[in-house]
This record gives sequence, structure tokens and C-alpha cells, in this order.
Amino acid sequence: MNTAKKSSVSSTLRRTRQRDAIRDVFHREHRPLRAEEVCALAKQVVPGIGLATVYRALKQLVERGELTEVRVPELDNVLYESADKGHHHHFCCRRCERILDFDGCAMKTGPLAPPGFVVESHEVYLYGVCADCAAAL
Amino acid sequence: MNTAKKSSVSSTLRRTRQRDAIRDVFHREHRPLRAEEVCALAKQVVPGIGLATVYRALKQLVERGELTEVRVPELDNVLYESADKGHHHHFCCRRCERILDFDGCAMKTGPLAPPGFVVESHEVYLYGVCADCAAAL
DNA sequence: ATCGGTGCAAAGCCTTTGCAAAGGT
DNA sequence: ACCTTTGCAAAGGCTTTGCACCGAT
Repeated sequence: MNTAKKSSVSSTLRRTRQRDAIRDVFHREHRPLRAEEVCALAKQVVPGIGLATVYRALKQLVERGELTEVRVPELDNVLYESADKGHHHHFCCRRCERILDFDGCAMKTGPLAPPGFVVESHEVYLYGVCADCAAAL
Repeated sequence: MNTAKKSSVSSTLRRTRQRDAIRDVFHREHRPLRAEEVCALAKQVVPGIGLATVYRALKQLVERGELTEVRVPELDNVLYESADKGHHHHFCCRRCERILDFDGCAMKTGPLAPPGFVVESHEVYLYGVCADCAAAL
């Protein structure tokens, strides 16, 4: 889909307050975040930061392999999280709307797709109520 | 998320050429389709049909339980398919960009989420090369 | 002094909505 | 007739892009 337009993944990528602030956000929050959330959190450090800058930074960091996009089917926005986590999947809490990682793979090892299909990767999404919300009921 | 606005799921839902054409599309194509695709296919029967009409019909049919939304993480658009299929998941071919159903559930039955989490439903997406594309290589 | 980065506003893309005309029942 | 449905165009929501100024190296 993305045919790597001008993504000169080699360019220098200068160090700026904005980008530092954005990286820090992910070091503090250990869960997938929406661009808007990243922007709000980054504003605590760099008040003037704009949404466009956040989007640009997120895209670069994804290209660099520092972040990963997380698209939860039931949600409308793309989320971002650190790419330095091992293989894991996502749990979507229908109460608090948060997305949480859960380690370990829930996939069987047996035949998954019909014969003739080549499976390169997979994603699993669980929906329900997270531990916090369940405890609060 | 959708707090059921005015969805009077009880109203009469008149029979129109447009809606018939849209239903027929799903009876012919047995795979998830984008609104644009549905519109193009429906135009073969009702040339003047507009995209807005398709979107409205799709939404109603989903509310009625005739169709289901399919949101593949790697794709940007929502897809729709008949709801009368059993539990299944989706395979996304990275060559032809088509989404194909595959029966059977690839999930383990063991512990999926951390303790305390209540799992209500799940979705699995496989990515790779479909049988047709693999054969053509 | 360069040339990438930033903020703002405008543009894009898909989807939804407003409205008057058309069409079912 | 009554009231839903349609088609068109305009509006929305999120993300990207154009541009002039700012700032890191």
C-alpha cells in the first residue's frame, strides 16, 4: 500500500525538543496511544507543539522502526507504540476504551489458512473488560 | 462507541431497486467489499445509484444484522460482508489486496489474556499471499 | 550558512448529513 | 397522500501537505 514515497530512511533526523518530547511520551506511557494523546502529553514539555509535527514525527519514527502502528478494528484511529516490545497482541477494553498489550501468542500452531495460502504474519485482537474495569464493577 | 443514535431498527425499510441491487452484490461476491466496490457493482443494475445511498444502505443492513463490518488493520477502509457466515476470520493477500474468509478458528483455547481480564470476543487476521497469487508466482 | 524541522492553515480522503425531488405502500 | 429513500453537494473528522520562518549542525 505505502510505496515508500520519499522515505529517505537514511537522512539525518536532527535532534529537536519536539521529537525528544514525543519519544519521552512513549517511554512513560507503555500502551498504544493516538496521535492526539501523544500531542497532548508532549505539550506538557513543549507547549507549542502542533499536531502536524506529531503526525510527521510519528510517521518518521515508524519508518525508522522505533514505533509501530496499532490499528484496532473496533477503533477508528491509528495508535502508536514502542516497537521494542516482543511479539504480542492487543486487548481492547470496551469500558475504558484503552488498548493493552498482552504477551504470549494466542494462536494455534496447526493449520491456520486453507492449503495454498502463504501466511506471513498475523494479528490477534481481544475485546472485553480489562482487569481494572472488571475490579471496579 | 456508537450509542445507537436514532437507529429505529424497527422502521419499515421499504423495498427499493437500490437496496435490492446492493443485497444482490453480496449474494454474488462472497468476500468482504468496500463501499466503493459495492457501489460500482450495484451500478451494473441501477446505473444512477449514488455512493451516499450505498453508505446509508450498508449502515442499515449492518444495524439489521444482515451485514457485518470487516476492518482489516492493514487496510484503510471498512469492508462489508454477509452476516450469515459462521465464526471465521480473515486473510489479507498482500499481492491482490483482496480479503478472503477462512473458516475455523485459529485461537488456542487456553489462557489468552492476563488474569482478571474478561474476554468477550476476538478477531484474527492473517497476512500473506493467497492461493491464487501464490500459484501465479 | 545550510537545510531539515516546525506551526499554521489549507487540502485530501473517506464517510456522513442536509435538503428537495422521487418513489413505495 | 404520507413518509421513506435517493442523489447531489456540502459538511465532518482525521491525517497529510504547502509554505514561510525557525533552529540544529
